Amino acid sequence: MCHHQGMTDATTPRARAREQTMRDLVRIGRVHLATSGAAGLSLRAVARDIGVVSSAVYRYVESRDELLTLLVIDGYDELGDAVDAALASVDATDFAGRLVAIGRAVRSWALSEPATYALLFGSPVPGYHAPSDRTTGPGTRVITRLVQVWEDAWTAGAIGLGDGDVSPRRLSRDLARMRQDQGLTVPDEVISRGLLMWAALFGCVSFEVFGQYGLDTLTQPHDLFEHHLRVLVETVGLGG
Amino acid sequence: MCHHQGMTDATTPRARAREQTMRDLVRIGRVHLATSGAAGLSLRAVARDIGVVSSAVYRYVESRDELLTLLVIDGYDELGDAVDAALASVDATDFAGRLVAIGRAVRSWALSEPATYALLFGSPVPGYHAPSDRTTGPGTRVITRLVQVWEDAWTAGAIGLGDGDVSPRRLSRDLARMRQDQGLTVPDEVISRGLLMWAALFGCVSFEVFGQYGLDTLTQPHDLFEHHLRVLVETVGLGG
DNA sequence: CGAGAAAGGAGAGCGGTGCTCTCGTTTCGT
DNA sequence: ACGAAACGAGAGCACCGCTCTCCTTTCTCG
Repeated sequence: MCHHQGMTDATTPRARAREQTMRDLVRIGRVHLATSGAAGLSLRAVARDIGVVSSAVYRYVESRDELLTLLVIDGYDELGDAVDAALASVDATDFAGRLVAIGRAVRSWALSEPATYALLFGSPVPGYHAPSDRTTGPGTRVITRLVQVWEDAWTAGAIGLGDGDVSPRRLSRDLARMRQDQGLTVPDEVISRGLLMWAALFGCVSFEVFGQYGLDTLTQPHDLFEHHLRVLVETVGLGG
Repeated sequence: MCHHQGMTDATTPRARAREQTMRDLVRIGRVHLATSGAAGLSLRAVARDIGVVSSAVYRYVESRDELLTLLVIDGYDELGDAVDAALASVDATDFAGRLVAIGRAVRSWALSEPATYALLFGSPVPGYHAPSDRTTGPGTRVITRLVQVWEDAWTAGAIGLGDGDVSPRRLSRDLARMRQDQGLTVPDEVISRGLLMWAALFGCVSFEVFGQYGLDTLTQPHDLFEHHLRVLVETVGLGG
């Protein structure tokens, strides 16, 4: 349920109680998030559920926004864990298979936790700004995995795309900086198409989770997603 | 600003005042939507801005949710108008150009109206269900235009994709039903890849509007979007 | 034209929210 | 053992959506 909470061993009973309360906060917070959404997440209601008066939770959490931050971090970590778990059972040289595994993991986690997915990838909560020093780490786990597959596939010579630059030069400069920051060797076209696959993957998942497809028109969204995954894997130059 | 309000000619002063108040509601509502987001949209604050006490707005709008519905319809129509305006200046036989025009129109409208875009394509507002009889019409204008391009391009023989069915058969059945409902002749692969392009387009736009790309990593998001558009046009079999 | 009906606005009020402050009580560190 | 820190409870503030009542304005129709 809760992930990477940074369990410090409980020296004193009070410290142990505090950690338990923090865990309860995130746990009940997720329940309310699923019920009422990020906007309707009520600190008072969460307090009631953990059997404490509303003002008491401010001993643990600075504000409602910080509770949101805890839920964001917890969600990113759970998604990252799901992706890593799916990757564990795929042959490292099966690059297309690794991409497909990532895509399936993202989709199935999103469908099982739509409220948390909406918190992470839906409309930004108005007035709330996630503290990047705490969220970018867990928030970049998925794209990190995707990038690693492209890099591995490229160095293995498995990507059927040219190694030329991309136009215009402005874009090529942006991509070059990303390549340098991440220590990559993949060419422009792979980075660019990789970013497209990334955005498209979450576009497909968002459409499904947020109900943008007409609900009646699609009886088997899973099949459509699998087809889309195959096409997306092709677009990064990995024949599915 | 406001679109397709169903202007009935004002017979009586009272009726005219009512229409003016309705327009003000949507207008001020959009301002507050941009400021506070869909969740923070306060009926009381809107009432204050139009110079009326909070209970008075219930003479015009059944609930806060109905005000949201008005904003949803207004937003869909504005987006649809933007797309149609962009299409007006494109040669009808330039199928790739029509797709690119639609994509650019969606992106630039979304960037200019991020709050309304978030209302339409972001996380669903918890507890709010758009009345489909009023929103599906304006809500399907973009996909309708996209579908029309694919159909036109297919009948003109401009799409370089096979006309075979898609696997598995469950998916093929879903696609066949869509083809029949919409009166289309395009084959499975075109419908499927078309839906992918649709979802991917909004995935790219959402990533940009919602700030999922690292803000510092991309200095020229426009260039990346143009590249993505070219690739997406290719994936539906229309050489860019 | 004038009376009854309909519509609109103002205000009080209900229960809910996030958040702050104060006041005892409990627990910890020394 | 004692001062300090942590904690829970409660009252209170300003805001929210929404309802109800009361009164004025406007329309409709005989």
